[in-house]
Amino acid sequence: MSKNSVSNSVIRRLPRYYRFLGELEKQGTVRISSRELSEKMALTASQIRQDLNCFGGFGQQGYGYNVSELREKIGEILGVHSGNPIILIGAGNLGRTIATHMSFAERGFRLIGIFDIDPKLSGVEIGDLKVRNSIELERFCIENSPTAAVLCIPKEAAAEIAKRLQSYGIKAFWNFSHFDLRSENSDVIVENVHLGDSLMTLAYGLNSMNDTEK
Amino acid sequence: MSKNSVSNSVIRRLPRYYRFLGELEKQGTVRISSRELSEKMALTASQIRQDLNCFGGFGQQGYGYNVSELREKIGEILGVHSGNPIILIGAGNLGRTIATHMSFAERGFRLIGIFDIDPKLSGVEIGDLKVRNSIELERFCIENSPTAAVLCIPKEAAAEIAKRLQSYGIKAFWNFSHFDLRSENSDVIVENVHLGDSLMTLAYGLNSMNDTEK
DNA sequence: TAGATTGTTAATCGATTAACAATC
DNA sequence: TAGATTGTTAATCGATTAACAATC
Repeated sequence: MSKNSVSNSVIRRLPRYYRFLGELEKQGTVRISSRELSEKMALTASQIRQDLNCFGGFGQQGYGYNVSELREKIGEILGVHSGNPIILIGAGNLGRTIATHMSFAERGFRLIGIFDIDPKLSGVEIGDLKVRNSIELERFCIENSPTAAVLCIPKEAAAEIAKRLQSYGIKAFWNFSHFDLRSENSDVIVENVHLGDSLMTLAYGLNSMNDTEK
Repeated sequence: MSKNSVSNSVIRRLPRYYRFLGELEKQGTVRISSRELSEKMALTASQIRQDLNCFGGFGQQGYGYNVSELREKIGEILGVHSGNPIILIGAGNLGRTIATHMSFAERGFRLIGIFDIDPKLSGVEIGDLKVRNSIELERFCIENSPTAAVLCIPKEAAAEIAKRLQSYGIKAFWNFSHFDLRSENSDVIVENVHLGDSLMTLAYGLNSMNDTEK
């Protein structure tokens, strides 16, 4: 039944729409036209209408879109209320920050476990969870059936743990390790976050700006 | 003189090439053809050749590319050795993690200052830097001329601090705040990192996978 | 030289933008 | 009804892929 056909470019814009609509709603804006929204978001009205029409007609001719209704619909599409159980591997600096900083519950997930291979970290509290030792992973997965995992581990460990987690039923990876995780099977999805790449892109921009100046 | 014409899609792939070439070099691979590299990176050989040729002919017909030479060249293009002075605003959880975790020096930057509005954080050591109070920002910028800033602050503060920093000469922003910073003038560049958006994209993928299954 | 693989041009594909008829 | 703005089709633009002549 599903809209398998919606392009990735469109999907990746949905969270941004969701954010802007949230802001508008908070400010008390009731309705908005694609043109007005396009100005706020620095894109074209055409694109907004095209994007939204991938999922159905959310607007009304002559009126525009109802802000909170549209936000709700996009939230529905993204599945922000679906509460998929997710676990986090690697309770280092980055792992702890992600665990406490990311509002999983507002974004379609429920963080139910944090794991680390270092026994010294076992029992340490992060938010309302206690770090468990990675040895417990298999049993925990059998008992709690998480479907997603955040990887905050060194790149050397990524490939192996991803494979292991797949055998425990994990279907989605949010990968912060410095390694390009690839979804071999189509029943596993990967979102690689490469902060370093983002930073280097910024360096390029800054340097080429300087070059042009001269 | 500069290659202003190189498309953003190409630029965003450069750090990934750089990473893969680094791995290859580490493994002792001396030469690689676009076809071999394309298999490792899961893209087409055509694309690799097209991408690289935006910057000049780095290969040799009948041979391929010299791994470490190519890596060096791409590093040059990205400016990984350019050491642009950068400051970080917001020494909370996320700020501390970014400061310690990002290897700025390998990616074209030199982290020279960390700031927070909370006076209680002043003097706290992060890596080899001490947190300063945001009051000192202007003087610090005059004395040290940073050209870039990392924003690890709440979204409410982002617009204002970005404006202020621009008046102190900051040209590039790496923005982690939950706010879409926009570069009004073309002499300022922005790299918005929206981890929340990335996570929601993953939720969409996971949910639509479940939908299709049934 | 023969084989391999680049650099580069041409063809295809997909995504964005423009236009406009439908309709609230 | 008249004005506004969507939903949707068609046109344009850009990015990716294919093909092949140049050349190491």
